[in-house]
Amino acid sequence: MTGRKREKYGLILDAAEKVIARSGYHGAQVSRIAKEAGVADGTVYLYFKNKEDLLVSLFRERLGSLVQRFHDSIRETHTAGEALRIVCGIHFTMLEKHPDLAHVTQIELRQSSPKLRSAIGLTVKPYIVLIENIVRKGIEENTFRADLDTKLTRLLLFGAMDQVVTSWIISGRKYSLSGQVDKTVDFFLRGLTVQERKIR
Amino acid sequence: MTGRKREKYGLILDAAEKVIARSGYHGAQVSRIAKEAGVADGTVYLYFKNKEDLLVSLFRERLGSLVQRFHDSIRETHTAGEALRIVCGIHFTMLEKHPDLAHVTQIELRQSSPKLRSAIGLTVKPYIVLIENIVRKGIEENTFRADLDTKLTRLLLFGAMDQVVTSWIISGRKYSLSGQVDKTVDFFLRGLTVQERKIR
Amino acid sequence: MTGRKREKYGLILDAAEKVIARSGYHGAQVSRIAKEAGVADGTVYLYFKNKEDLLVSLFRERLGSLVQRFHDSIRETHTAGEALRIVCGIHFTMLEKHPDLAHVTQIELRQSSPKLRSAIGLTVKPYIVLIENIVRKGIEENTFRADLDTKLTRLLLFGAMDQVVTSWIISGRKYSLSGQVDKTVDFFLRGLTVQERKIR
Amino acid sequence: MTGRKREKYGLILDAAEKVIARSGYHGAQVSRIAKEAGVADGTVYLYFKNKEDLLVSLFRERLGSLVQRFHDSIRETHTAGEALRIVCGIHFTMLEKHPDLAHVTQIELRQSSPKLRSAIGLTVKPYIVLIENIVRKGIEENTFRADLDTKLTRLLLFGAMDQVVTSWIISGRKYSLSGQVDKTVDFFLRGLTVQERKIR
DNA sequence: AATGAATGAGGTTTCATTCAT
DNA sequence: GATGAATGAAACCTCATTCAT
Repeated sequence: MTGRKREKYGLILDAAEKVIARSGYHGAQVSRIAKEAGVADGTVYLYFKNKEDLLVSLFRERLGSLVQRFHDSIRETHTAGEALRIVCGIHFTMLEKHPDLAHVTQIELRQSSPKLRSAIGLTVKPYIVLIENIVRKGIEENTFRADLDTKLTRLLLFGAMDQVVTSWIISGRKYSLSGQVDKTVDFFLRGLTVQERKIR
Repeated sequence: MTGRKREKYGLILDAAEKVIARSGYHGAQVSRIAKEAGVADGTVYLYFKNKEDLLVSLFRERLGSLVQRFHDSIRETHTAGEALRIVCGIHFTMLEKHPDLAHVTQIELRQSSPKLRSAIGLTVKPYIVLIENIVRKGIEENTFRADLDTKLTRLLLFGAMDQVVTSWIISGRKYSLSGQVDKTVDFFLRGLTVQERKIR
Repeated sequence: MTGRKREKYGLILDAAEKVIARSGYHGAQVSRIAKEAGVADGTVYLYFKNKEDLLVSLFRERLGSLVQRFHDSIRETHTAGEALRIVCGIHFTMLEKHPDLAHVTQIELRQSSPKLRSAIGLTVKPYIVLIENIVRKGIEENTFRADLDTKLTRLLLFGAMDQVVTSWIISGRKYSLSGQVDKTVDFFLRGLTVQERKIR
Repeated sequence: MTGRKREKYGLILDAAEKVIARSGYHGAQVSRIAKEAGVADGTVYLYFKNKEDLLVSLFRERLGSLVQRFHDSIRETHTAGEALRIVCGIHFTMLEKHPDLAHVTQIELRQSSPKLRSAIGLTVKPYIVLIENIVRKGIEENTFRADLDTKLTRLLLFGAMDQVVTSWIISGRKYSLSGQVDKTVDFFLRGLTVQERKIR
């Protein structure tokens, strides 16, 4: 029974993602999602409290598992720099592999209601905290500058990566997103200016 | 007559900004904007083709002038690093001075329709190109790394700054935004890692 | 302008009464009322806050004016008994003359939501108070029994008349309602039992 | 089996009364009644044709037994006046003892569909006929006026009592309902005006 | 007999836009 | 140019009822 329930729950979420990717946030009517999922309109409301709940759930399911993968992957790593490379790698690679998801999260869901946006913010927060922790670890390791403002830095890192993904989507995905990882992390670590490590 | 026209045109744009700041994007009905401007609903359509055109115009007027200020300010400067500091300074300071505008651009207008979003993108584009030019200039000056991808870098810089402003708004503007300029530019120039200039 | 406004306001109310009388409370969709009134659905919401407001207004307009007529008519009369006869006469005659209104008020609106029912109660209240005042006057005049409970009595009188009208509607209006006035008032004044006035 | 059947039948009726009393007529969804009764939604439809049938049955069960009590109680009495006092006494006392039932019958069920209302009417009819019989008996006994219209009078009596109960419910049951019996019957028998029995 | 997941029709309300004055 | 009354399409959600198990 629960299997069946989960089955339909997933069907509806899949349908929602597909419909939003195809028709945009404003074209994502419940009736269209239901039809795509092959269920009646009312069935949607057996699994979700309302439309907003459906969209929040979609975001949580998809992004939540992504955030989880970050946590799992970091554990084994050693230096903060490597951790950052892994995070950015997962971030770009995952969204490159799932362009529908990427479109939905970067473009469509940003047009949503304040309530949904705030729910999205809560889902993304752990990811941002994860980034902050890496920065903090780098400072402790003495590989990152001690004068970094960790709270500010996490925003700079997240904002930069987020914008790269968004632009990639807007451009029509004409180039490789995962191909930007190294240059991006390089920027994070070394900045813009010509600098060389001190020769002891 | 044209003077008068312009007069009402401006009144309506002012009213739109005020209403959006007060009631959010979704609360910005044409009738409310008209009332705030002291004109009839139909009058709005004498100056703007439709609601979208009104919002695009609002964005162009406001953000366009901001972008112009960037151009004007940079001309005189010398090094790319200084230019970046000036750009980030204007970016943060202007939005700190006009919190209504900041709220509208960072939060409300992001909830808008695809068409409007794309129009916004076009308005912001020159700003992003400006950033790219600074990067390119830095490379030419030999102060920025020659291996920088200028197109990618402009996104990283813009995305980072944009996220800082958005978070500042969401936080309720509890801290100084302009106080983040130095740390932000520092991050752009030097990156995260402990590095020292080569001693020649 | 106001004339026009009032015009449409009245058109919608008339349409509502007609539709409710024809299709019942549950068949009274806004769209049907609008069509009957010859206006667009949205126009209804220019004159009424929502459907409930429309129905409350209908009740107030119709019953309110009826109640007003009671007040106007009573002023001139002398004895409480006569006043009672006038009230009952108006009550029955008016509803007999306007069978649609009678059907709507006695049958359809009683199936309405708690909120509407309570609004209806408030409209009818002055009528019930009017009846109480007549009873009180009768006591003061020494023509009504001094041991009457005025609050209870007003309910007994109103309830009795109300039930007569309702039954007349349910029966399909097969007999004269105004023909019941004398017998009804007689019952109010003399009760059921055989009694004779004291011979002084 | 029949025993069991009856068992669940009763459970569902009890649940319906409880739910209606608690949540009102419009809050009485089939699923809620089923849950309160501890059965599945579909089970309700094994015992009742549809929701309307359930509600009609509820009314018949509850009000029908009340009406039966009237019949049983009257048989032994002698004068019509006494019979009237007994009827009114049972009417008020029973509903005072069962406020949930009173609320359901006076308020909630009146908001119901035309079909249900008509079914309710049929259930109440024998009660009204009972009243008529008392009136007729009074006339035969020569204690009630011979010129009474029995059909009209039964409405006046029932309507008056019904309104008293309804007002008592609406007032929040702040006073004793059974305390109104004597004054009510007094009104029925003697009317409003000061009259004295003929002294022979 | 009992279950309960699934169905799907149906109605109120908003608001950008128009056009007669 | 200016008005603002009128338009009408469009979508979420509820809940009585069914039927496969």
